[in-house]
Amino acid sequence: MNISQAATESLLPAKTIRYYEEIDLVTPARRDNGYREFSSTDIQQLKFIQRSRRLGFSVEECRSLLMLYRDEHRASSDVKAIAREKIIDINERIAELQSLSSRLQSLVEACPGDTSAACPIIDGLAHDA
Amino acid sequence: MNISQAATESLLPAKTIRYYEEIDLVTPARRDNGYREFSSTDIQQLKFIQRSRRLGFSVEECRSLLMLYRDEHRASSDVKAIAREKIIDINERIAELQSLSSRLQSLVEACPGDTSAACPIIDGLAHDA
DNA sequence: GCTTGACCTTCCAAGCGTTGGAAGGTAAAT
DNA sequence: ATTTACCTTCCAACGCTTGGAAGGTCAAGC
Repeated sequence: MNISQAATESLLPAKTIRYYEEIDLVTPARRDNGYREFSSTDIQQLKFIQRSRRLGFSVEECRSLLMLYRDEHRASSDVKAIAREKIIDINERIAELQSLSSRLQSLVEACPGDTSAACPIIDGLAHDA
Repeated sequence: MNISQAATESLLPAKTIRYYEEIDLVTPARRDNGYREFSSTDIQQLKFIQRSRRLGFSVEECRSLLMLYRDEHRASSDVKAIAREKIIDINERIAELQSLSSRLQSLVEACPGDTSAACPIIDGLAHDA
């Protein structure tokens, strides 16, 4: 299977697949003409990566997950540990963003939003929020 | 004032200040010896940028805010519009992350987390989450 | 005056994860 | 034989720093 087909099936852009090969996440075979030849195993793994990325894992985390995916003797506790760390990361990020959102919201509510130059948002940014 | 002092006062790393100069966010004067000379206005603007960044605005958004900051004839409605857009961005991002977090949470809860290879997290990533 | 150390300068490169484009080879159909 | 649709590699940009190297400058102590 050529790269464009692999892209279609894995829901990843061809460019991204080439990049994943460059960083040794996947290693499709090559034909005599230099074209990449994707096996069904390659496709499975690309799909695995695509879904992991979509779930918020970094590419390096995907590499770890992929190694566990390939490892028939893995311990599910190892997978669980990675997922739990990621949940913590994500929840921290959510808390940060919620704080930002509410601070901005306060500023916006205080701003007249008219043609005058007086602006609590600018003031808030200028002198210690 | 030299760059390290400016860094201390603005809470920005010197490296970052040099970068902000490179992209024309700030334009400190130069001394005869080539050293940057930061005026109190420069410092004010650096602080402004630092706070805006910390509130989640991109560098380009900071550029817009800075232009409004400098503009005595600004309309507060322009500032408010930028802030409102940013709130929408942030809230969208929060919603995405919350969805990720809860999906991961479900997978983690289903995972035994023991020494066996059977793992619903891996399975979830392998066959359509 | 000379050394030391703390500062300053520029330039180059990495990090993340793509994405774009250019230049060129190959395959399949007309 | 030509078009067209694919494939290849390589180089560079995006946003935002951050690191380091190589080198100039300044102020203090001896």
